[in-house]
Amino acid sequence: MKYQADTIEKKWQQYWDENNTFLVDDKGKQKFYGLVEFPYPSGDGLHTGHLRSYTAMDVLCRYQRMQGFQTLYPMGFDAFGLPAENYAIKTNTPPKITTEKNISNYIKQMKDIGLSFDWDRSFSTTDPDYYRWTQWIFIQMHKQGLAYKAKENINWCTSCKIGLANEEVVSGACERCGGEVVKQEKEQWMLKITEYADRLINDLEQVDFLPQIKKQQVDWIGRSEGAEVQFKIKDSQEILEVFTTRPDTLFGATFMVVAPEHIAIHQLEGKISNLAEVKKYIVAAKKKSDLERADLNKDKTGVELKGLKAINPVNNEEIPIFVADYVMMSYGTGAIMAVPGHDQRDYEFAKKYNIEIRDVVMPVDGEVRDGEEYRETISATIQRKSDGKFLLLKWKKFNWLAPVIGGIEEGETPEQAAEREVLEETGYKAKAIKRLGNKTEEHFYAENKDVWRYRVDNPILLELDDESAQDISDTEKAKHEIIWLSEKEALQSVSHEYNKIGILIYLDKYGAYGGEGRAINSGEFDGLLTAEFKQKIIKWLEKNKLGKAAVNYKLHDWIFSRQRYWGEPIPMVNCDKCGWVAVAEDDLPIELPDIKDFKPTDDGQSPLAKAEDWVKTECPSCGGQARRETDVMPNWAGSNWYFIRFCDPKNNQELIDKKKAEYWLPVDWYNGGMEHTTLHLLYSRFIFKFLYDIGVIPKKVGSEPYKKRTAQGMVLGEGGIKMSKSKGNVINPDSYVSRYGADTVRMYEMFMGPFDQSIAWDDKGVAGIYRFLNRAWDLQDKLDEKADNVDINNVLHKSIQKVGEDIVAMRFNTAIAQLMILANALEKQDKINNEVFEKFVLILAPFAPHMAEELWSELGHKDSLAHEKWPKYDAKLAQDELVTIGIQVNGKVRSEIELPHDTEPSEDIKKQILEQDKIKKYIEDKELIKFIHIKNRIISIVVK
RNA sequence: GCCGGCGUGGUGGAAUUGGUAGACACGCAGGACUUAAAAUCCUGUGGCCGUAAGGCCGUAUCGGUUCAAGUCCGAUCGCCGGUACCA
Repeated sequence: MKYQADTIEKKWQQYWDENNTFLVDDKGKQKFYGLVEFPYPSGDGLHTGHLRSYTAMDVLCRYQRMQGFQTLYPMGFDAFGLPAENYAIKTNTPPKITTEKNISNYIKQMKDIGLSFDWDRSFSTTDPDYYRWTQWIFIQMHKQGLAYKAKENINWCTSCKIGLANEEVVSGACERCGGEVVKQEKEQWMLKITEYADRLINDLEQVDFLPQIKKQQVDWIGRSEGAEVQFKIKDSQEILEVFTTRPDTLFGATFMVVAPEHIAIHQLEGKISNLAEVKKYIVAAKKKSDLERADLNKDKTGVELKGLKAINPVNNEEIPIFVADYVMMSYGTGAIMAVPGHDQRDYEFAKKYNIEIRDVVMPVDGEVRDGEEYRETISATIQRKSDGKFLLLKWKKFNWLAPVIGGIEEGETPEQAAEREVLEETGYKAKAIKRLGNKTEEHFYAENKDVWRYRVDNPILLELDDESAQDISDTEKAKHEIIWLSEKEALQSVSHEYNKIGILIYLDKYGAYGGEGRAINSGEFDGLLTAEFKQKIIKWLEKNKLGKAAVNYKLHDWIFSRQRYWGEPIPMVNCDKCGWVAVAEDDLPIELPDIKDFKPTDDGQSPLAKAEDWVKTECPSCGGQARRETDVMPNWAGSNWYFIRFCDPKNNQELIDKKKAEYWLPVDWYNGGMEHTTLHLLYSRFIFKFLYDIGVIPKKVGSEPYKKRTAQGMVLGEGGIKMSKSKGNVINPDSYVSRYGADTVRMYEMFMGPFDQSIAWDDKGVAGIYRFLNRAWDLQDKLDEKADNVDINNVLHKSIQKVGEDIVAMRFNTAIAQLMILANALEKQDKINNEVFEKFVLILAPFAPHMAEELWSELGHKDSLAHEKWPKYDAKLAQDELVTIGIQVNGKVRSEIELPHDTEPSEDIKKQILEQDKIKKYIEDKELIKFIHIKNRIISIVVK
């Protein structure tokens, strides 16, 4: 019988629906909660990327069910958002209608592909029964002081009259209309995520996320430790406070810089003598978008605030103050102490504006240790004029390449020492020109002298008197040879970074030294190493009330207001008497009113502002006249806690029942796109921790929502190009499902390549999987109760093992390869025993569930196989009895030998191998040096 | 610029984590079936030399460590992703 994908698949999808095959309760002993990101139901329908993620988790969940786990695999819709709203503005179709239509299409598509969701738990974030609790969470945050209103700068499109997200601003213009975008202050609701910053970093230890995902979380939070330091303004009461991670470089602060938005400029206006110039600069800077300002390639610009001086608190020096847009108001205090000697940005700025660059940290390489031999040295940088090459010594015995380095003898200046050493070691007469930077310190093992050395080096620039060398002593000749290398060669091949410093300074490529080291030019602190210095200076600052230890985060509080319609109304009311008051919890949900005009107002308020009847309300506190908040919540609001609600989706008493929370949470495995591993993950972890703190999430569950997080690679269009409508290369999964069936599409998406890598769609590959499934189907023609398939025991048991192991490691491609190997082996059998075939069907089931169900029922079973036990494998049978291992002679494979598995090395085997003709040929007349036999792996013979 | 990841046949990719490189699949070539084509089945398939046995080369490039390197180390080149002056 030919395989009829369409009818068979429809039949089983209907069966699963009617028999509630995948509905779960919280009764089983062991649970597994598998989660994928619920989609925004767009008009385009599901795409191949959704399918890759959903199918992978479906395979996992189907496998877990067969392991006996009570397996929850839920699905819902994140349906608030811009596309439906923009569509509404264009066509006047209420977003509710568009959304409902799209959702039903999504559900149909998901059912068509055979995903084993518990549909009884499904909801949309736009359901009032759901967003009632989203609003409830907001009120709880407000109660705890974690939701507050503040003025914030937003991107304002002057033509659309609408606030834009950073992503919607393209080189200073509105992405949609090309209109001018300016910064505008607006009152916004904010959530205090910064209060959770440290926990959001530290608790990552408890979870199993991919390392790059953890790193993204940590980087986004951007914690840095340092100090806040106060700089007085000369002849003024004003103070400029800065944040620095390098308080140990305070002595090198030779100027200050403030951001263009810094209020100090305003406050000190009267004292600025070039105010017109300064204001002009500020206006120009404000016009630039953040992206432009962040463009690293551009030159640093700035203007000095003439007439103002700041006082460096450590040495009371007067230093100039600049305004420059390389300092951001949004980080730290919006003002910096500039240390051009040890910060690359400050260095570039100082070079451009001729400000003093003062080194206060001597580079230290290696670690101080006991018993080191101290020596002060010179290192010589010499460039030949004729071809621009650098003079270097290649040490014969030690495989070093370094400039001429030598000790300074008594009574000698470093310059004299340099001239002498160059002459002695190379025969060239050279004149010392200048020192290249300050001294450097190195701690290293001097191989040539067999001692640990503590060296303080003076890089010195010399010039050759003429380019011909005199003869040098034989002892010097024996030690090293002189070579001349181009700049590139030299920087590439000189051993140790610190030996390159002289050349780099000479070429002006060294810049600012930002590393660790020893304090110099730092008054009483001279000689301290960086770490120690930081400790001491912070205490000194605290004692003198000039500063204190401080921690800064890149992470900001979360702006939670959007001037839109299609989002959760923020449940707050503004009363003239009482100010902002939260809506009574019993009044939730505050439903989004039906409106007719979805455009924002002229002054940039949410379209809701026009719904006067809805806006006017009573103050929950005093009962007086009040007005509702007309801004709505951002898209993130509904998606950051949805996985909690899946555990108890219909509860109208509380957000979640404690017992259900304890049973299902945390999520065991969360898979999704890499694009959501930063913000969505961070926000939902934050909300979960908050709910944990207020007792909604039981203590037993812990404060991390997801035990494990993985991410799939993108599905690219054919030829490896990103799919996009404009390129017309979007793959529509529906057409493949109708052509080949869901099982083929599912399996192809799992087979196409490693799950975490981006991979291009290939039509031919789809056809290949289709062929495989048809061959698997045809195997049932060979069924015979009496068949004896002992000769495939090995591959059968190996397959049961490997497929299971590969599924839980998300190595779906190799799991499928193994299924193919097994199918190929079965095909070669004359007859196939029913029990053997059952095992094949069971391990095929997670990937191709429809076909597997049909084969299963053909085998005489009445029930679905969804809850059948995963077959057991016999570890002994899964092991090959005989192992063929290669025999190498001097690293080349010359022969092989078949040995029983786990054969230990023995004299017998050795003898046997040395007698092999193929081997004899290579070892005759030679001395046997080594004979290596690694059990089950290799035999390696070395002869001379 | 910085931070990650990757580079293997004509193609997608395997490789027990240092142990016979190229599993599995696609494509291609030859053959069978067919009046023919499609579908299906069988055989072959990294390159070079050779009728063959066999040999040499081969995992981006160069170098190193090792009995043994796709795998480890160093440098270079290339691609992909993330990030953006974070003080």
